[in-house]
Amino acid sequence: MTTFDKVYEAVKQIPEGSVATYGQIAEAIGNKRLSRVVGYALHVNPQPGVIPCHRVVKRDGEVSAAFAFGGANRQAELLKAEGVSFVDELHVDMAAHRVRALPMVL
DNA sequence: AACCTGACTCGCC
DNA sequence: AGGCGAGCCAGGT
Repeated sequence: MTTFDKVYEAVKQIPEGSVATYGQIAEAIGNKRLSRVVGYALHVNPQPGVIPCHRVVKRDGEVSAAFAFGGANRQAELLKAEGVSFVDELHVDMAAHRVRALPMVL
């Protein structure tokens, strides 16, 4: 089990209609300083379509500018399609959709 | 094998 | 309050 695998497992735990921050993912795999690695793990996303990387946003709810599927705007649309509300085009309504506690990945 | 970089976050100035 | 440096992991050069 590599660190990347843990990241993927954690991301897959995010329920539909909710979002998690890179920090939460990092925390779920045992080290909140891995937030940077989390981003890189999704960057090399080995299984697009399986890993809901669009449900991962920055700590302030802003979507990633370098989103691999076509840009931040594309990510925002995917989320809206799941029922996630936005405070503006690039910021998710964290107060309403951020996961309270992400299950720890073994 | 070492060094640099990258979808981040937090603490100190 | 805004800017800068540090910490973490993996892959390419």
